[in-house]
Amino acid sequence: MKAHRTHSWNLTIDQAQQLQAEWSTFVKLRPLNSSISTVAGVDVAYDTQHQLIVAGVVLLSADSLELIESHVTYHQTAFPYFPGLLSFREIPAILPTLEQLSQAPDLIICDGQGIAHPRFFGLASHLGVLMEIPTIGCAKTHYWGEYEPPRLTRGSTSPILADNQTIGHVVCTQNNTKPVFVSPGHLTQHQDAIDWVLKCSNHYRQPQTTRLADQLVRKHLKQLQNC
DNA sequence: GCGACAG
DNA sequence: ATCTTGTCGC
Repeated sequence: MKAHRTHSWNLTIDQAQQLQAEWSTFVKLRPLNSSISTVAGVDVAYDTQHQLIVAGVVLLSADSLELIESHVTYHQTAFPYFPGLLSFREIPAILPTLEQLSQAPDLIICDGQGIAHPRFFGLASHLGVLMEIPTIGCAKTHYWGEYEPPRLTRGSTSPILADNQTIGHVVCTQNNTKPVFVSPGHLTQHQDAIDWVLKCSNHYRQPQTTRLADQLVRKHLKQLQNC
């Protein structure tokens, strides 16, 4: 599988923000297809010593959430961390792992925001538009918009608002556990995002997709630091 | 000037 | 993100 759209990654802060404003017009929020058989998770880990980013992707069966295949790639760290521009730092490393998958995922859950972003173009939206694959953003902490905390009961949600619009939801995935921040990325809608994050977070706070992707890249990061 | 700021 | 040990609690 290959990317559907492309653009330069050699951009200044201003150019990157400009691109987000332009590309956010490509984002389509709409009901997810009913036939979802695979869900993918992507994540990265940083090796500051060698200026490397370890990127990983895991493909899971949507019904059993069992691992089907996974891939890891290394990439030179090129873009600095800058609030609002996380995707320009991580996606160049993530794309090569996705291209190694033998089949395109029906849905990708990302570790970061979807449209809950100052220019409605968080990492999940950016990746979705590039691949033209449905994506959901599920971040561990708040980034953009205002919200009231949801009840600490699994399944409870509270809308995240910005500019008089709902841009995402705070979702409690486990009783008495800090909630996660969920927003559609591309080709999905709010309820899909909430439903799939809850479905995948069957045992822990975070979706099984991001947990497995996180374990994968951390394992390779350690292996890298022992050499 | 002060606080906030995904990973 | 990453640096880091034990420890309180379900």
